[in-house]
Amino acid sequence: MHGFKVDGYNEAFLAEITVSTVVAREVRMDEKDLALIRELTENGRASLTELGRKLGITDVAVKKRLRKLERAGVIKKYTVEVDPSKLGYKSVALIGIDVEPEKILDVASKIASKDFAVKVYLTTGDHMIMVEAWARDNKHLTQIIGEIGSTEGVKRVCPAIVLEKLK
Amino acid sequence: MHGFKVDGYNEAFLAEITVSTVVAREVRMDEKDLALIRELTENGRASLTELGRKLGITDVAVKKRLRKLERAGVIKKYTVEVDPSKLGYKSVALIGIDVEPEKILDVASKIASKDFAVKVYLTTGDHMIMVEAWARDNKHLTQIIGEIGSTEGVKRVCPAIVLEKLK
DNA sequence: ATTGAAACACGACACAT
DNA sequence: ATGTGTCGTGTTTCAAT
Repeated sequence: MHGFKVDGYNEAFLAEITVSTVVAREVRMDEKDLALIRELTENGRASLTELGRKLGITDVAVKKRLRKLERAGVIKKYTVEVDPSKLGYKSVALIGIDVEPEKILDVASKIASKDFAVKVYLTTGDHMIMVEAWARDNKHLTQIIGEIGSTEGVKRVCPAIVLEKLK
Repeated sequence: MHGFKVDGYNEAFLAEITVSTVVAREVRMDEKDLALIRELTENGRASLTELGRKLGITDVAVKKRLRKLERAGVIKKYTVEVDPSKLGYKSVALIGIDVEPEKILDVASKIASKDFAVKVYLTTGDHMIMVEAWARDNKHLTQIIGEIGSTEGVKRVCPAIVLEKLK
């Protein structure tokens, strides 16, 4: 026995969700593919030659594997991780949004089209939409919250300001 | 007047948060730096030459700018964005965690060290810790939730299963 | 801007499933 | 047959002068 509560779910519900999950075409992945992704996660600009050295295969073989992973959709894109505060976004927030159920997609896509929205998730749980928003400062964040709140179909806006990112 | 509620904050509180924010050393950034970051966000493996073409500067100039941005900490790392479901993680969740206030850092760093934790945020708001967790399936997710819940100092675990990622 | 070295692209071929 | 590998050759890109 432990002294914590779990909010909202039981195993039967979780099992049910599985059924509605779209089954993706399986991709054959071996150890080297996983190692490749691990390396690229740490240094997405590593050269094919360098990657090959680490895996014990040639640069050409690496290139072929990458193409395979890209075409299979395992690798969605190569990108760069930046520090929002150094870019002038001093106020980052995770914002939960409660909406009228029939308007979820409307609201979500409208919000996803905004500049402040860095990531948008549709979820089960308390809030149906979760947004990571980058604001210049808290005044700007307040304005963003107002903008979200005044969107047709939105019932409640629950902002959580990010104090620190550990991982 | 709008028919939505905002959870937990008012402007005075937001203003107060600003004070405790660590002031980062400012970095001088011009339009080209921002464009560079925009390009790299879309294709983190673009060659210096290609980046230079788009900005109307030479590859060497691009390299210098990148080095500056890396050393200033604006660019934290180059990485790759993958599709968790194609990697065998069929169940992704955003998990809010309520903890006893004095144990936030303990709990957060313990959770950040786990394999399932892809991202960990410390936040204000309902939950003091927010985790993005990748689980193989819902059974695995249930196990992860249990693992979090039985961590010393955790009072409540609020999982939200990600149904879709829009952005 | 030049230049030598490194990295990359592409074709041809080999081997395994 | 399709996927994965190496090798050779020519081209591009990189970094340091």
